Amino acid sequence: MNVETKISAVRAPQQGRSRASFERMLIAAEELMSERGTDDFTLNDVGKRGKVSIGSIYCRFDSKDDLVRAVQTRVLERVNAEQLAMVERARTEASDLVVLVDRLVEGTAESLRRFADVMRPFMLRASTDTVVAAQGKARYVEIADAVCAALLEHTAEIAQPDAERAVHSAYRILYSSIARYLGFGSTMGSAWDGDWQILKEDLARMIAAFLTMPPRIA
Amino acid sequence: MNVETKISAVRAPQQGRSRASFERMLIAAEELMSERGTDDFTLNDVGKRGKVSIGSIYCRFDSKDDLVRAVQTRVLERVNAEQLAMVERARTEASDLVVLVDRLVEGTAESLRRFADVMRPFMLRASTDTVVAAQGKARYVEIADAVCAALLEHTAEIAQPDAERAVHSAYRILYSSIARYLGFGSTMGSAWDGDWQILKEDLARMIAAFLTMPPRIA
Amino acid sequence: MNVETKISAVRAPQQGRSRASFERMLIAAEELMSERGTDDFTLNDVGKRGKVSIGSIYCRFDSKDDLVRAVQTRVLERVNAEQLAMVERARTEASDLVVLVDRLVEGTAESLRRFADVMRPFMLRASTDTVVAAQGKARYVEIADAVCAALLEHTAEIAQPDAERAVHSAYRILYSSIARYLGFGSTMGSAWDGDWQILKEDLARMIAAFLTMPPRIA
Amino acid sequence: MNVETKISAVRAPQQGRSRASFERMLIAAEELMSERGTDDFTLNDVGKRGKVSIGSIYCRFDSKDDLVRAVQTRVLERVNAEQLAMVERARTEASDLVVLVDRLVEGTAESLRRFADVMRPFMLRASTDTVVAAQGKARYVEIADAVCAALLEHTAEIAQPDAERAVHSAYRILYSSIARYLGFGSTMGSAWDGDWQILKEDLARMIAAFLTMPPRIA
DNA sequence: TATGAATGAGTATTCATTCAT
DNA sequence: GATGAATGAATACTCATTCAT
Repeated sequence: MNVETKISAVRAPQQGRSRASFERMLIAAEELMSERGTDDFTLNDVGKRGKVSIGSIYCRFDSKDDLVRAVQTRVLERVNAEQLAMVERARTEASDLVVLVDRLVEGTAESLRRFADVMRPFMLRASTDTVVAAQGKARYVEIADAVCAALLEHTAEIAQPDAERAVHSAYRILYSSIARYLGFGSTMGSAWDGDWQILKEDLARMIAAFLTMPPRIA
Repeated sequence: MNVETKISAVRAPQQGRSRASFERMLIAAEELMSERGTDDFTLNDVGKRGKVSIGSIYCRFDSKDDLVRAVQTRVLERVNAEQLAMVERARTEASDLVVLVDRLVEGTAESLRRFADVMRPFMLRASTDTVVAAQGKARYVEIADAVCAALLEHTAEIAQPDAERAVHSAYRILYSSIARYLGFGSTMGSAWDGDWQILKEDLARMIAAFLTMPPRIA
Repeated sequence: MNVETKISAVRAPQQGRSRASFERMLIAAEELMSERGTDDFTLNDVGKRGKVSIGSIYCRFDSKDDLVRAVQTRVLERVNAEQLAMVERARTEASDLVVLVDRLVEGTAESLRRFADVMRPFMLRASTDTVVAAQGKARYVEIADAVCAALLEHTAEIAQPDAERAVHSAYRILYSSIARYLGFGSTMGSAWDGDWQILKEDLARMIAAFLTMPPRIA
Repeated sequence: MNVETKISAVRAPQQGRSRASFERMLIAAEELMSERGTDDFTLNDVGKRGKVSIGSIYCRFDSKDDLVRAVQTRVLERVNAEQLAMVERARTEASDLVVLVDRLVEGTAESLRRFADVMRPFMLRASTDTVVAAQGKARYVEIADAVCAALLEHTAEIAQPDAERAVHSAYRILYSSIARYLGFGSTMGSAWDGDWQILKEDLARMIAAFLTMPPRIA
């Protein structure tokens, strides 16, 4: 696995026929990666499934790594659109901090769950591919910022002295726990111990407790 | 990557010379995996670094997979020994729940951090190798149980209605957050956002808050 | 040596350049097998001799076994074409049974002798590779049937009560004796005892005697 | 497969314990070769099955080839003893040439059949191992001579002008046909076309006809 | 631009043989 | 002698990438 830092050089065509085969490449690659991870598929597989020639793929992408990163871009686009919409809905509809926390935990959890299969390969790859890691992080930050902004609209209800830091920690912990459950980092196979429902409930409780309970006087 | 369920059949010699070369294999393999992951090294690399012939390796292990799993076993042995000792120290020395939480968070975080490089490859591999995943989970459960038992010695201080569930959720979230920071599941490369110190502090606060604050009346 | 039953999946190209390199592979493989048998050559050898890359070979054949079987198919094609032509000539030109037997023995013997080097490897391999064995047998039966049909045109001259059975036995014995002399089954190396000319003569005499002499009354 | 001409250098021990383990090596090797042929077994297999160390094997034999040839010697010893006894019985008990032919065909066929599994590996190997081929041939000649001598006791009944040549041709053809049926040269897998009983009958008839029918006047 | 045949470096694994104990 | 651990050359097969058509 090459860990090139070189930014991907995708050449997306605008015209109909080319556009269509370009699309098929990306879809085929995405499917294959969801099924087998970023390593266990070949460009021949992509060609076969997408009804595209190897040559065509190399017309559009400089390398297999490039293709992987392009697929990641598309996937994260979808994920972020959905998550930002979810945050927006929660923000406008939640009356108080605790309810907002509930909705954000639920929304984040279910959204990530829906995308788990397509995101997992990139999450795993991130540990060896810095380009994938960087893009993942940039997109993570977008959502983190949106979530934190929503929570900070209720700063008055936050008991922690540094509200900004507190909400960022909260989101980080929320994301980590969900991601691990879904097997992104996998650790113990995707079917972790414990129960999805319990995880969501306790995450919500924990975050709510953390934000609303004043820290002990040292 | 083979996802065999067959348990590894390691043939460990007891005598001096053999034992020594056996040791060198495992050390070389462990180093290589820490540096490059479980896939990007060859048995020839192991042979070269460990001053052993490939044939010797195949005398001891049925396959490369077998070697990987054997190294995992050794690593987890060390990790668990240290973590269980840490838990025991925290348990006996901490006077109240909050202090105990502090020490467990700190201890867990620092211990995992120390072992991050050797554990990471197995964590990543777990998503495709069920044998590695199973062994990882079994070892995780051991520590989780020890930590939870320590916390449950302070059941009186726990405000959550179901103390057992609460401590398990707490440890799970603690582990997930630390692991993600250390890049086990990585997501965004090991150099995550945020700060190690802050993560530890806020995890401790959050868990303490969760355990000690009574849940809201619905 | 794999004894797969899967039928070989050869992908023969039709166009000029591809066709030529495909041809070179098969020729190189055939030569190597004639010289060293079906086991003692590597695909790298084939590549080197045929000026083809190993990759190219794997483009055309699924495995080394596949290549071996493909070469067998080609060889048997040539052998059968020649033998069937020979039988046809003998059939039309021979006036009576004894003359026909003479010509068939001579024709079969000389034809097999000409092809001995290319056929030998497959004959030997047949004992462990059922696919090779099956193809060999199918091609053997074709010629056996042609020879027997030719002989049965002289049923009136055959003294054996069951003429069909008799001619089949005759051909079987003829084939076995020639094949063994040529070292197909080898036994004692190709340079057997006895003399080629004598073998042919006595085979002809024996078959003629068998077919024309009435069985003793029990 | 090395085709060394060097004569095998077996060092057979005379003492009890050594003798026993020597015996076990040979038995294990013979069994393995009957089951898998002369190539598809390892010296480790021999060691394991015969409860002997690899080193011990190399104490007695210079190489794997050497072991194979030693086993061949033992096997042919048994085969020849049985066949010679069979020929002797047939010789003394048969009253006339035709009856003798019948008994020799039957006896040869059944004897070879009984030994088919142990002989087959050597027959196949003979085509690439000249030492095995030479030994095989020498032992073949012994029996051929005995059979021919028995037949020549009935020279008066033999109509062929050159009785010596005729009986040798007869035996050669007999042996070839039986051997091929039993899959020594295998050709088409051991289960050839046709039927064992028919083969034996027609071989007997053919040889009898050949020996007793005067050749046509040219 | 598109194709897909061709390339060939790279890798896990086997096994006859050696040799220190 | 006996043992069996160690050796390492050898080999089938994969797949990202190139390039002639």
